[in-house]
Amino acid sequence: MGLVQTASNSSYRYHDAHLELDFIRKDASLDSHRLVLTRKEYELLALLVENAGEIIPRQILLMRVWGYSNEIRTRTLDVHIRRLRKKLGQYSEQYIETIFGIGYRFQPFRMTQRFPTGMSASPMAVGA
Amino acid sequence: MGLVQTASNSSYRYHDAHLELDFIRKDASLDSHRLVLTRKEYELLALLVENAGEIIPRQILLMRVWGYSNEIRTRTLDVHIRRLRKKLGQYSEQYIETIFGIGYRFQPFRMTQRFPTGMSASPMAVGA
DNA sequence: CCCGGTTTTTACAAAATTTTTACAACACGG
DNA sequence: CCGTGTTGTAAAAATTTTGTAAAAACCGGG
Repeated sequence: MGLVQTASNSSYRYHDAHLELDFIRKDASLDSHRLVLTRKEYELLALLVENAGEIIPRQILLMRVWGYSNEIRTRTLDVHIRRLRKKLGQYSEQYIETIFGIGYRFQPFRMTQRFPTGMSASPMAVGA
Repeated sequence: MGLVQTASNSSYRYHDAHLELDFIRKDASLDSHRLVLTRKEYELLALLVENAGEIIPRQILLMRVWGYSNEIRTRTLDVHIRRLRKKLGQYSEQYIETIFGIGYRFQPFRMTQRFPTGMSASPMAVGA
């Protein structure tokens, strides 16, 4: 339940209606079409997916994927998020949420759109 | 199923539409034309073929074929891959994939080209 | 020894990936 | 609204990894 598990209780793969990850083979597919991800892209996605539903602070992401200790100012995380989103195509908005001022959160796919009009609510939700 | 089996469950030979290996006789042929491979070339190809479909990290290849422990920097693996590819001729691209930042993967021949245009995506896909 | 074939190293070129930069757009408290 | 800080984005720069040719080193038989 803690934030960013230390790799134990996790199953070796994730899947929902569209996305599938195999944490052993270290690959992913979207609508059963293989996603070509670079190493960093995969690691970032995997970390988010392993903690689906939980907000992961930038600090933690930078620490776990890049080994950066705090106090490093970089935009590389944002750039990687962007590239991931691009590869997630039409689902990117649903999958990767930005939590302003904190970090990012992966959200499993949900069939039920809250508002069918497409004009979804702002992708944030949070508090420090 | 594990990566780089310890030589047990494997059958004594491999073959697909074009390539054939006999792990006992230790020879190979391409379109029923004998491939003349040096020892290292054969061992490298055999290791890849025995684990067809699986990514084999450079480290493992260097360990198993050369007996190199980690932390050895050498380009000899690349050179051998190149020579193997040359000998695999027109099929080399299909057979031996480069997994950027990780290693190589042998892929059994497939009749069905995913994209007839040839302009395939970059040959990578991966993780740590 | 010397030779022919094999293997490894060297030295760059090319390709792929990652990071930085620079600025636009957005969020939010006051 | 305004100001400040955060995130989005494209494009350039830097870094890392792989491809390749050619030279050097190695090795076993004659």
